[in-house]
Amino acid sequence: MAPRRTYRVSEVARIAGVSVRTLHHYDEIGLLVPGQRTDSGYRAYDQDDLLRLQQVLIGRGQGLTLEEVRRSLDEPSFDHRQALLAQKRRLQEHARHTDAMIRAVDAGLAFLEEDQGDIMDMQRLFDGFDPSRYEAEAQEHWGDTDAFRESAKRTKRYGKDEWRQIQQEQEAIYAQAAAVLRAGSASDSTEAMDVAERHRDSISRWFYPCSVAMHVGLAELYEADHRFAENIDRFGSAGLATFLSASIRANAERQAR
Amino acid sequence: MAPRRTYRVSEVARIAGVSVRTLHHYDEIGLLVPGQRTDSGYRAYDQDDLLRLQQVLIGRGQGLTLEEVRRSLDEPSFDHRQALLAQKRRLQEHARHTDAMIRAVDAGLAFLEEDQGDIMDMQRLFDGFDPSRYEAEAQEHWGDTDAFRESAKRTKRYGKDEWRQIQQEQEAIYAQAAAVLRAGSASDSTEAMDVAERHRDSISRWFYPCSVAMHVGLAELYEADHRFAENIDRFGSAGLATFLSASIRANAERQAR
DNA sequence: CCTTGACCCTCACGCCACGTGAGGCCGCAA
DNA sequence: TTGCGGCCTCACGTGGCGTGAGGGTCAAGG
Repeated sequence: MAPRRTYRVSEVARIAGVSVRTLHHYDEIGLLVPGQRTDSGYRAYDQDDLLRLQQVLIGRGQGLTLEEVRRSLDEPSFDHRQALLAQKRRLQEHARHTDAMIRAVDAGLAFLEEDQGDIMDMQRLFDGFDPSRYEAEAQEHWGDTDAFRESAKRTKRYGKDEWRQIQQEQEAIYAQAAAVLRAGSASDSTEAMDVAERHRDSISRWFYPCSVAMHVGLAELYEADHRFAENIDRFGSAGLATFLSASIRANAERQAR
Repeated sequence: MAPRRTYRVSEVARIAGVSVRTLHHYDEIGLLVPGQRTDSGYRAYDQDDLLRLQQVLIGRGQGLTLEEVRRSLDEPSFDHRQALLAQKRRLQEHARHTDAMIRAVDAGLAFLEEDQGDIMDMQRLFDGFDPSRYEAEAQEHWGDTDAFRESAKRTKRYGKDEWRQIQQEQEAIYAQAAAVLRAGSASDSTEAMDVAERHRDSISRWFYPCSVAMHVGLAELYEADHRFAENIDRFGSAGLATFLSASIRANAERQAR
């Protein structure tokens, strides 16, 4: 086998669109150490190094710290194929995120034209904007995360006002779900799924970034733990918790498509 | 007129998805100074402050420094509507950027499977990845930029190898254009526009992020300055420069749709 | 009226991911 | 052999905050 060609720092920098200093830095901290050095001490990157660099830039682009990126890549179980496939899914999620931002911008435009907005409109100004939602979603895929820690961190800082507001919001959602149920709609009707999505959004805003997968987990919890079920049923008839849980699963399937 | 309601730091922080410390920081550096203070010194943000905060986060999301964001927003000529509309266009551009990254990830997957790649494939690993391309594009829209300064900065660091490679790449593109012209295709044929796009991409990679608008500017330059025209015509028949320029404009219209 | 607890304030130091020289060696073309 | 561009290693600087420390504020409850 002929020895594969190598690349010098400046070449790698140009190809990947980063600075030479950045590559030096990655070398210093052991994140990307070139496979070889020439006799005179020049860094010589091979193709595997370039592939690793791509991974690093992907991770960095997801908002991970370099330390986190290093840990992910150095896990012996790390699978390049899996990582790239996950990245592809994340990029598709990213596209939806972009759509959300477009809606936020539209909200800004509407605000300017109507020259009037109440509190809920203010929230809409920033929907699809919260970076933490996105970052944590990245962590979820790169493993190594405990989403509930985020929740604990946030809720510790909530005051009475917030808790009251949270409760009102939850009750409003349960009431909406009860109305849908009373109207005789199925749990996989658009109305029911929209309620589920509103519920997920509420969780995300107040507690932790709630992916559809985690939402389904919550649904199971609601059904399994009777304390939850009873609390929810209070706002409608018995069976509301079951109905909501079914809606959540239907919504998850809708999102998956 | 009833006095509009105001928001406290923690409220703003939660609504916008940033930390309280961040808001303090923006206050400190004069980027976002709340409209009022209560008697006890509490920050009181009004709705205009929230709208400005949205602008700040948008700018930050585009990779501008806070100083640059401040300058843009404080220009007396700054138009919120225009900025939001520009942002919307940029988000659409962003979506295409995401597509490019997806292709880059595909290149990574291909690399893993074929277990073989030559130099050009290496480049493809990072296409759609270069953050500078995107940042500078943001600057272009937020005004206040000199894209050619970027070019000067880059080219100063090119060595002979690079210049030779650049020249080869340019010549290959001109040759391709000449072939299309000889084949009798129109300047707005798909083939011709693809050559134009390849030309734009080449400029972007070697010199400065070349938006379609700037590309059209280049086309005009090629036609106006006979030194350019003669240099290009060398690779085909007389009129190649004119043909390429027309293709560039056709390509720009295609991209606009 | 006083306490308690969740909020708010202002310093001020720390950290990460590099940017930016300074000072000096390598290699190849003139 | 002398440039000249590129490479190397320190080493300090910077932007955008995070994270306490030390201390006022305000509404609810005892």
